[in-house]
Amino acid sequence: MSEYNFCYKYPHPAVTADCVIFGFDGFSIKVLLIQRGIEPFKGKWALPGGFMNIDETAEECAKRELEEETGLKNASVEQFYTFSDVNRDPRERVITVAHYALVKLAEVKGGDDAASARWFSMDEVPRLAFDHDRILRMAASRLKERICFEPIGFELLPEVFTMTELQNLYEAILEVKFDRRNFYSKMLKLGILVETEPRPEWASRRMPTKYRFNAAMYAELKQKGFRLEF
Amino acid sequence: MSEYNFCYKYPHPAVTADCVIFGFDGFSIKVLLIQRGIEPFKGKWALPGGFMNIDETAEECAKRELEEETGLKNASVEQFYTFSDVNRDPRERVITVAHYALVKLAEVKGGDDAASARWFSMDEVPRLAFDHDRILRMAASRLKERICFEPIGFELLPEVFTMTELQNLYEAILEVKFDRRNFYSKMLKLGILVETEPRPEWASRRMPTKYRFNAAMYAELKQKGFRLEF
DNA sequence: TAATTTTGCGTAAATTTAACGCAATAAAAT
DNA sequence: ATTTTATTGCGTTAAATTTACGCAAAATTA
Repeated sequence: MSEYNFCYKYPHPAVTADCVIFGFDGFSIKVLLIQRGIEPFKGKWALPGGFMNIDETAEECAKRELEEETGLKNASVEQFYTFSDVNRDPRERVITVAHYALVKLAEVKGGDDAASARWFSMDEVPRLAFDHDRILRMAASRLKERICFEPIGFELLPEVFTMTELQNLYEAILEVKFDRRNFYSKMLKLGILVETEPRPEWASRRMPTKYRFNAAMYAELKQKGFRLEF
Repeated sequence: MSEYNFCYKYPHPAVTADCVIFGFDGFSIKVLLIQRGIEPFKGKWALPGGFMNIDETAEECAKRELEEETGLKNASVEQFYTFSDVNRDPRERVITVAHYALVKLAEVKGGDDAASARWFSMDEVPRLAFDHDRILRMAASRLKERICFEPIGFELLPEVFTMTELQNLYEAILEVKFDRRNFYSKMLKLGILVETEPRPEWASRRMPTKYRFNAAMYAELKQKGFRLEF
């Protein structure tokens, strides 16, 4: 008896979910890739992801595969585009629902179909398997759009951070430079930042103020959106 | 011999493409629906759409189904979300790549699996088949977001139109009211409008200036985006 | 015939943005 | 040890933009 036991009247494509996971090390944007442990493209770097089970949503699939292949748990992934070109995959017709997430950098390890997993700076990413180069490019461009209309950073930065670190994050994503003093006042005016402790009188200029996010205000701005013109 | 001839090692979901087609009649936003001619949900209204062929992309499928079911050709559809809830469809596991498009109102007619097709005002839309209510809601919300960052109207308005018609369009989509005089100057400043003919000296106030879009400028703004703050 | 509506064209005040100055001092260079 | 450079906080000012209206001409409606 054949092992091909799932039969349909009409041909069905396979469906996968892939993940573009962004992180930030204080200076530049990183992306999490896995090295494929099986054919096709064995040995090549690729986005984490894999075939959808018949009883899970695309988002559930993305989270499951991400954890299986990299060890990263509870990322809050969001789908951004479905790639359905006919010859994306040499094995069979496969369409993929691509997701992205912003996470704090964490230790990752290969697992399941992934021989290994690690963070890459955006400018050191090698040629990827399948059409994953294209998927990554689109994710980066969506990230740029998003940063202008809702606050990010909460997901990417440590609990406590300086204004300079926040500015570095924005500059890394948007690939531009801002005037430090204007950035400073614009961010404070948004009201999503709170000083971690009152700055002492004697504090030196080289002990920068530390901030954390005001979660309530952050969520509200995320909800209703804003405009960062820069 | 069974008619179930397409067999796989693992279960595969079916994939469909659905279309949310928006139009504008000068006063309010319309959406194009079809009445289902076959089970399930026979007789219910639904979004145009259907199963993807194995050799076409989701976008091609959306366009094909749209033409088959409503007669509308060459709509420039764009995908906006993939719905993958497990029990969306009573027949089998179906995930759908939802698309939307802005078109000039045109005569439509039912065809193929659609008993009939017609335009509905957004506030007279009945309960739809499947999870199409949810899909429609998300499309409307995406349309609202989009209108603030890139010009629309070219797709929705007739060749030649008045400033008041353009304002009605924006007000209908965003569900707000603008000051006529500020809207007027803001739009002119964008540079995407050209007067169809020099306004004669003797023109009365009740013969409003007619505009058309400056295609080149329109495309450029579409490309690089802008911010309509309002 | 009088009141109302629509359209084009302004204008002034309030707000926001953009560009940059300056002092204190830590860190690095000489 | 001394000088130079870099970082941080806290401004200021001019330009640009947004917002809230005013007003008149003419068509429409009452």
